[in-house]
Amino acid sequence: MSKKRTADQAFVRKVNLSVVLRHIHIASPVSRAQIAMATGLNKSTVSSLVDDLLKRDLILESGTNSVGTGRPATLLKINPNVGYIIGVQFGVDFVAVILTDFLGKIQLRKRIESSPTELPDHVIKQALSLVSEAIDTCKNNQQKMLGIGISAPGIVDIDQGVLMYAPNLQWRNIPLKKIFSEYTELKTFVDNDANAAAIAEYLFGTTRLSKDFIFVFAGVGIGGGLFLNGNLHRGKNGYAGEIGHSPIIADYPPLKCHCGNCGCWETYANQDSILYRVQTCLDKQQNSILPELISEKNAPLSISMVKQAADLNDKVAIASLAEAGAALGQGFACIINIFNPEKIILGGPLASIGDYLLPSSKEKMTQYSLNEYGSEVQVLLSSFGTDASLIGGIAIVVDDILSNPLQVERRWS
Amino acid sequence: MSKKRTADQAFVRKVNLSVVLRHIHIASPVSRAQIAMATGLNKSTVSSLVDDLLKRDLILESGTNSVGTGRPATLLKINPNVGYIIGVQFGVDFVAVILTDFLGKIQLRKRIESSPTELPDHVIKQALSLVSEAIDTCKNNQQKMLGIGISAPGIVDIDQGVLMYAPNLQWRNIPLKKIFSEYTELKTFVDNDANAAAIAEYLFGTTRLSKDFIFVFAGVGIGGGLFLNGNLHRGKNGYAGEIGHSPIIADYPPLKCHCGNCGCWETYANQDSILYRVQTCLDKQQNSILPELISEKNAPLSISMVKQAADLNDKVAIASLAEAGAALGQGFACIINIFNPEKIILGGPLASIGDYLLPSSKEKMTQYSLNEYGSEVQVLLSSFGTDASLIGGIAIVVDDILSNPLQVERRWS
DNA sequence: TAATTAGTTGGTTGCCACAACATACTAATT
DNA sequence: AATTAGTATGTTGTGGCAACCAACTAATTA
Repeated sequence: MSKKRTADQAFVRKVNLSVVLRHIHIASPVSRAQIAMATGLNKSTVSSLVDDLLKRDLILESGTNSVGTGRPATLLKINPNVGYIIGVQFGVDFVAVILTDFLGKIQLRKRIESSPTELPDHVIKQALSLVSEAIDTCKNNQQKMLGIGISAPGIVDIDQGVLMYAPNLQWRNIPLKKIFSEYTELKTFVDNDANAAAIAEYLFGTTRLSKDFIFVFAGVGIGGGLFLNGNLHRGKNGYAGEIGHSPIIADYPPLKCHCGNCGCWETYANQDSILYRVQTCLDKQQNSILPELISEKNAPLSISMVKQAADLNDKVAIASLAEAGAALGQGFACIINIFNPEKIILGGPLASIGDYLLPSSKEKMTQYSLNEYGSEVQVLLSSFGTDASLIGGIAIVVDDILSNPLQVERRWS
Repeated sequence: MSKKRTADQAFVRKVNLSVVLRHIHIASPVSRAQIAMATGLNKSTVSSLVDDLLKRDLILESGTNSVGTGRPATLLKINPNVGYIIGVQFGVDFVAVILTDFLGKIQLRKRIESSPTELPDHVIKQALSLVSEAIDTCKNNQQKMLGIGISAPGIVDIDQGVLMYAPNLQWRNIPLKKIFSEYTELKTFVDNDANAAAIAEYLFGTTRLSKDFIFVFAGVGIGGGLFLNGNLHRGKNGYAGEIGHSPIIADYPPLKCHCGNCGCWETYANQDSILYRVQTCLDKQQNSILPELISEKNAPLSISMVKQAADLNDKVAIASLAEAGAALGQGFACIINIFNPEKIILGGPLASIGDYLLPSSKEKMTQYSLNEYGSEVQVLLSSFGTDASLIGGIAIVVDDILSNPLQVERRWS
């Protein structure tokens, strides 16, 4: 899908429609005059573009706003009911579906637990059944459908919409776009889960509209969404962002990573590393509330338990989290040296304990990053926690519409 | 310098002029019909754009080409004499200037040795005197001047054209653009040396027009030019590309890097690491031709000497180079995991011994990179050797003209 | 052999649709 | 009356399209 590099008038219109729509999306409610001021477009041009967007039901006029003297402004908003969007996430041990309006407000959410050994056909069938439910809800609400966005834990050919390879599921060459678009007759997008989450952050999240940030998804492993210069960098084959397997200097001999190499960042900063650190302390009979919690819940040690202990000021938990945070910070420093990003966003399960991780992370980050700007990089927690990739599915569809307002297709499903 | 995000007709014209000019630059000689075919632009549009470029002397009609039946095509070429360009490189211990035509053909080259402790004022004065010579040559050849491109070993604010900080020179806040543009009255560009070299590779070099590659500049340190999606990624403050200080897992305890941290890639793969490896072997009295070479030349051990020995099949030299190559390859693997690039280009002093480094590099690279595409990444040697950054200065100016054919200013200097 | 005709490809011209823009206007408020 | 919001009208300039002219080769014919 080589995009054309040349420009024509249709392109100009598309760009400007997109600029105006995006501006309304972030600055809503906003008047035509304000849009003209903010974008530099001529007032009459803005009027024309706004008319176009109104005609397509993408935006609404909603009341007026009179500040001081002069004619009051007609305010413009995104029309949340231009249509509904379905987000699908294939996780390692679940599949989840949400239905939202155009502003991302959730109308329905469903989830089916699964297992990594389940065959793709079966899981996909489950996903399709959830999608059917979502479409029914959409019909009941008398809404139109805009599209469907799917995130999956692996390498995705986004042009073809094929999940090429999902290492944790051992799935290969699953033509998700074909399957879902034929089943629903909706415009369908597929992307990698970390990338989807990064787009969600960009459109709806903490980093809203930051043009340069690295989304660090930390859970079982550490992956990244590289958001550079306003665009996601996917690399030649879609593999870009495997930041978790760069080594950090920690201890000796360096721990072996499941990837086969040694000293990988994720080995020292993923969720298992935290559990391992805690367990080591407990094995040494260090004083902690955790054994009590474990027996109380009758469940194995988990991140949420560690968090709970830390909230109760448990020293073992706090120290272990600080250690993991330090390891995390070493990796952040590498990222900073390589990308000089504006922000780093921590997402995934570890985001839930970010408050305990980040102080030591920032310290190490400053220590290991080369230049004076290293310490200025904002490290923020993802707004969506574990839902980031699911909302990412929605975000992909929204982003496409914001980029190409002319191509919106709405379907009574 | 926030660029406007909106589009208008002038923008369309600019984009299409640029597309056509770039196509002629890479496909020269080429006919209007071929351009229309390649770009997807209409024949008449191409004619109009070509007329425009002809009027501005950027291109030339040069003869016809008749292949088979039909009217023969009028061939179009870049006009090398649209004007001359000056490239200036501030090195750690020298300053160099070249004068080239628009196609990069060198008309004059000058160099003054210096020292890192020299004050900026003095070195800049030397550079300006070389620039004067270049301008005189330009005048003697009755050519016009197009601009001047400066590369410097540090952080550059490219909008303001200020060298913010050059660690190896201890220079700070040098307003190079202001100084050179006021002295010459020419359009002046300033950029980091590794970035300049990357642009040179993109326009003139091995990677010609590859849209995703990482330029690895290996010498005293290891720096990088990140060429992503057809653009150089500079990061928020212009610091992006410090890939040399990501750690690799080598030995224990990890070597201390001059940056203060330990285990940095460049500590194991820069030119000093090679000399150190060789010296260690020599200290152990291992059989080698190198002591002979050293006494023969009455000079300290150098990379060129090691190369000479390797050429003579010296085992110490070859083994040391292979070891450094392996370390280099570990870093390449990281780059591949993070960026999934199309190519990696090795430039700088180490490129001269690339033939000895790359076999072991590629082996390690394959071993440490995560995915099946890792081994497919092309690792190539820079076309320009130590000149890359100097030619980079030229490339910056050429690239600007190719991007904005309408803004070409030509000066009789 | 020379002239003629058909076919092919390169490039230009004139017209059109439509983009943003500038200007002058109306509308609604203080 | 002043100020601000938004609209209507006309201008400029863009690329696309289709018809056209230009320059050649190939085949045919006298």
